[in-house]
Amino acid sequence: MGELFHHIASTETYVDVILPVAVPKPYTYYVPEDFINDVVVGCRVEVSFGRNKLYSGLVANIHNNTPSGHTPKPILNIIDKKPTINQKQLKLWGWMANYYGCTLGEVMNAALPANLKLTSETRVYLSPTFDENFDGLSDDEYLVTEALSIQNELSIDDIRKILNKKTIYSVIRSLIDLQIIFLKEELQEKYKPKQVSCVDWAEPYKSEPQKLNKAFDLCQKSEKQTRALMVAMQLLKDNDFIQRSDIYKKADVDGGVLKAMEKKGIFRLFKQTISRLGGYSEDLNEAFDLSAQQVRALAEIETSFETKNTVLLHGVTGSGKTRVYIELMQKAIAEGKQVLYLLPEIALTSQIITRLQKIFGDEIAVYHSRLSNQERVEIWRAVKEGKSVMLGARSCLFLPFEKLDLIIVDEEHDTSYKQHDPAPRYNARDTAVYLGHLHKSKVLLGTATPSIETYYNAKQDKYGLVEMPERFGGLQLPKMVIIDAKEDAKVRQKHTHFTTKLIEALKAALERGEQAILFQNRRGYAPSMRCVTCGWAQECTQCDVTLTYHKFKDQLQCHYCGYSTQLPKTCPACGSLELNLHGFGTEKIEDELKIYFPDAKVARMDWDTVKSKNALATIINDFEEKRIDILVGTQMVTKGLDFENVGIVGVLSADQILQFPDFRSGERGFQLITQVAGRAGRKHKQGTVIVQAMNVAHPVLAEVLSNDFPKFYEREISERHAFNYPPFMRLIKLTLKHKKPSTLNDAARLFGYELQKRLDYRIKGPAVPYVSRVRGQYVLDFLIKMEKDAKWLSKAKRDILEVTHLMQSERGYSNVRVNVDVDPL
DNA sequence: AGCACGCCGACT
DNA sequence: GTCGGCGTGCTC
Repeated sequence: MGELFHHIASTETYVDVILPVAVPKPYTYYVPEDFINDVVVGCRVEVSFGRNKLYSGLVANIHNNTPSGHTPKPILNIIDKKPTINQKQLKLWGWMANYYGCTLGEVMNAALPANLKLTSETRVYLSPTFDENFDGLSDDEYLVTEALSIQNELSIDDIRKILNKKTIYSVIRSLIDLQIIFLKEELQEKYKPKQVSCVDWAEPYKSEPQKLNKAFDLCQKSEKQTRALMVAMQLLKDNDFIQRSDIYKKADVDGGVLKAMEKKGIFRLFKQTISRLGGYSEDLNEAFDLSAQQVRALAEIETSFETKNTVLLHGVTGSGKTRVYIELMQKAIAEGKQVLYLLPEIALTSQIITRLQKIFGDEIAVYHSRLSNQERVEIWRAVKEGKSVMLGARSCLFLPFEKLDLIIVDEEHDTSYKQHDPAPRYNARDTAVYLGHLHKSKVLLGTATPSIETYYNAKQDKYGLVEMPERFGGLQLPKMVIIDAKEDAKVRQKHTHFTTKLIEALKAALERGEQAILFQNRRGYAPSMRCVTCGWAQECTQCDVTLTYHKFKDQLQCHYCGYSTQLPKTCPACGSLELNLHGFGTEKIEDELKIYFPDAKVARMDWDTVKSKNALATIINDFEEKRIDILVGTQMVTKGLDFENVGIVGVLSADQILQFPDFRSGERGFQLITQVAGRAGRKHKQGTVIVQAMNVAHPVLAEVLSNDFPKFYEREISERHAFNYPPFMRLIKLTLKHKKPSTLNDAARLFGYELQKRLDYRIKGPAVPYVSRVRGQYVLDFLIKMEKDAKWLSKAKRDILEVTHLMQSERGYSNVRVNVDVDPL
């Protein structure tokens, strides 16, 4: 083991350690003799940083270059025997930090599950499963365990005092592995596999069903048992086992009946572990043959993969792209390889998981933001051990894949693949392409509405392109109608957000027993409440926006920071009693619907109704089982929902999307309207889509109407070309923040001046953004528009760093924060 | 991100 | 006089 290092043991060995703090680069520590044989790149080490803080850092590099200018501290301990992070992950981190202009520490914070990041703040608890068995523990382990059985909670510092030692992380690690203790983060939600009670035939009925009439004889005297038997026969025909609750429901019997039948040797009752996210379900129609289109697409994708690493699968909504993914996934798994399937976060709660779990069963694991810390670590380990399929949102990119063969990025165009807020501000779709390159695996980007960037890459032959222009099963795309809301407003007497046509269509659909989805891209009741007399509107105390009225809570709320306040009775500016609501959000639509359709069951799906844990799943389920007639929602209703009985989809205001002052508003509008339209009329019937707009002449509307993506693309790409936007140029958005507007302005002027000296006309700004103050901080934006080659990118980032330091070293400006966002959306 | 140091105004 | 506010700089 150690022989390898003997020849360099005479010189000092150093490690560069990534720390989970916002420092610009890894820090160098020396490796004491004792650890030299055990330290490996990717393992976590315990180090002291600053006055008296201890952190678990990650070894990025091992070398013997003595740092100049300071004496390195020693690493205090090695936490892992085996590296936590493999070489490819480290490479990915490096690429992300470099490309997206952030620190390795920031990437590490995003990448590692909380439970793999120990800091001295962590509190330690005794596991409830610990059975007071102290056998086989080391002295240190014994002391900690004993202390915990008296106190129940210890800080890392307490433990340090108890053991009278400085380095204790290895003791903690081993106690966690022994499942004697757990850390504070694990307290919030302890992972327990979910179990359901199940029923199956006992022998001999299991293998010899013809003997079942004997079972009927045994139950002859009991009506309930006979009923249970009949239901079981029906259900067990198609399933290996069934849930007890299904029998309770369908046969109207209780547990006692089944117990009695178990005694008679008819049933076998047992517990089955199932995934929390569904998994167990009755029918399975993946057995259907592939359509001709799917067969062709599959063949084209595979051919394309021979020469291209990345392929775009452009298939209309309902064309059956998922089925194509599944075929590819199965092939990869059959070869013993791993597959990563990325989805936008919100689509993860929906039906796709259930569908994939039905097919892949235990081979699939799901990783998303609502998992507990312990579950995350569980999945992390599973991936390391070669779990075949990982399904999840963008953070899945960070899992420790060993033999990744295929990456699927579903809904490739979705903007939630881009992380905005804390660095790293990465785009998971683009990062996936790089991850694919690292693993020499294939990347499939799938969508009904490709992003301009991706389609351009395909057109340029950088990516392969496979088209699926028809819906599965010969179903027609929904019929789309655009209604001139301005014209309609002239003829109708009442003020409402519904045109006569939309109301009529909804009415007809409800009468036919169909369901409807209404899309309004704004939540709350009304975006602002304004005084009729003087025009005053309540603004947020922290942000530069007017507050949105939420009727349900009878409050005004800020959508940027969450600040809320009661609405005033009179105008504070002029005392007028007349306060009017302006604009409309999902809440108001829901309210108005209740007036038009008092008997219809209306539900709302937006951030406000979905934030609690199971709310989204409940709404989806209720809609699926027709307990909801009309579903009103924001963007959320456009993502990955498959319902079979939707007769009408309504877009209440196309203008709000298309009129947005951003060069991507056309693209966004095309995607949003096409996607929401795709929710209409699946299964057997053609659905109808009604789009209301004031400006019916907008070209995107015509292109959506005729489902003419190529036309839309050609028009859009020539505009992008004319105005020097992506994909022809690369954008970097810089955001400067400070709590004093004057300081911010002065600092920004200096910043802009210095940056322009270096990058010339490529700098636009400083500009006051749409929301110029957020959470008490004033904001100014710069936009860098530059040539696409890597040379310029690295020069720009060097310049940004330099100018940032220059500005921050100026007196008074050191608190001005600079956020870098490469490829902003 | 913490944490200490140091420079200012507001107090027992 | 000192207490404590916060702006500034450093951490291998």
